[in-house]
Amino acid sequence: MAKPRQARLTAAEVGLLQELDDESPNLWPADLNEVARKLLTSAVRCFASNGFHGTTTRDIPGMVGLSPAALYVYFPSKEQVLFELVRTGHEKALDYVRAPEIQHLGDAAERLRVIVSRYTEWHARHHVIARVCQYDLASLSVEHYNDILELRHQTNAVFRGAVQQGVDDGTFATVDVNRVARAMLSLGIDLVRWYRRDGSETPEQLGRFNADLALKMVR
Amino acid sequence: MAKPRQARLTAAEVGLLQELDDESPNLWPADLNEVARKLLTSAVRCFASNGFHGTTTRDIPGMVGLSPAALYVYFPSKEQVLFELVRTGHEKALDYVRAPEIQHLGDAAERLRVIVSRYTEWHARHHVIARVCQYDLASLSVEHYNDILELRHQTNAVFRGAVQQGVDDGTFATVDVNRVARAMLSLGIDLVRWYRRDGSETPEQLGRFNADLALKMVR
DNA sequence: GTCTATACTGCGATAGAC
DNA sequence: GTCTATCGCAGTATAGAC
Repeated sequence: MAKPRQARLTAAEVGLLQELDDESPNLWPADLNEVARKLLTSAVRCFASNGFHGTTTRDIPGMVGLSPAALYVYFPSKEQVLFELVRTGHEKALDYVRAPEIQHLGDAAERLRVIVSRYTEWHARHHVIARVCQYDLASLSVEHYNDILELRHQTNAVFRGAVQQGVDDGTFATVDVNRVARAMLSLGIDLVRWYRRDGSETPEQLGRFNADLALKMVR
Repeated sequence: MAKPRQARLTAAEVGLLQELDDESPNLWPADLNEVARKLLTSAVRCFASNGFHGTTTRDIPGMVGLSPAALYVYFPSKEQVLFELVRTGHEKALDYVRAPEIQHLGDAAERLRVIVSRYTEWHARHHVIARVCQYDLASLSVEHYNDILELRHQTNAVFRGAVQQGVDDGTFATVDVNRVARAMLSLGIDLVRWYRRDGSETPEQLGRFNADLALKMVR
């Protein structure tokens, strides 16, 4: 006999329910109804704690005091909820590392520093939704998964471009651009596995630390 | 209407079914029955492709031509199958980074290099089981999860010890030992997210690359 | 737009024949 | 030790009242 609903609050993820930052509700598209945005925020908590398959369509509306049927007023399926979440997360992170003020930075080292620190900060500050973005991709439909892949390619291109610029203008050593960019992305992404808000590190501190490491990688 | 059983072969993970290396069947404890070991190998594929909650107790025996009931001859529950997998993966990886021949390396840089490259190689070579070890921890029972945490702490200690040694004897700069060790672990762990055997990189090449990065981090 | 009730399906696990 | 059959329940999604 298995434990009943053991996954509802696992040892690994119990803390994540308290982890959602206050900004997260403001991430969602402005054209969405307020209740729809509350449901998305609830879904982030559920998916981050128990995964897509470990979350039921009762859990998501239940956490905001609504009945199971309420979910289907705003979303056609559980998968569509996941897609909305994952798409928003990827778009916001991408926007944050290719903001206009970064494009104009001529100094390669400074540009790389800003990109790496911003990417790291975003993943720390929004680590609950970022966790869903990294861990639950496999539950998307084929079409939705391909949409997300495209956003990820664009993010990768930002990193590769920043490294390439420094190699080209002689600021950096002649490193393996793809592999080095991949390592920098790994430092940001893997943070969603272990980061907690009650730890001793702020997103800004982590951003500076990872940016320092990134610059050491290209020297 | 949702797609029926969409998760059985997702866009993201479809390739993982072909990815299991030939060595993996030899990872399992020798005291296990041959059929039990086949079931574990099947479970690795299933969990890596669809996650623990996305895998049914019919999938696991089904992939080796057995009936649903056969699973319960060898394991008391699906969760116990996961635990057996995850425990074995963590133990083997830990053994590989604290092999006796590494303990005797007096040169801090050489010792760090071997630890980082071995950790990276292990995760590349066994990236399918390593993926389950990293992504499905939250589906373990509380007791089993704590057992795994202990193994992870020991692995972390190996990395921290190697960095600390070099800081103490002056080989390395006076870096933040915990954070730097964590970054090195991230480079190995995040590899399970993207590594595929048909890529252009061998586990050994990746091991050397990550070891080079690790040494740059402590200069 | 929200609810209660429920249709329908799939799941984890077990019984009992061979 | 393997099978077929099935129990009991949980899961996604919908119907229809209010």
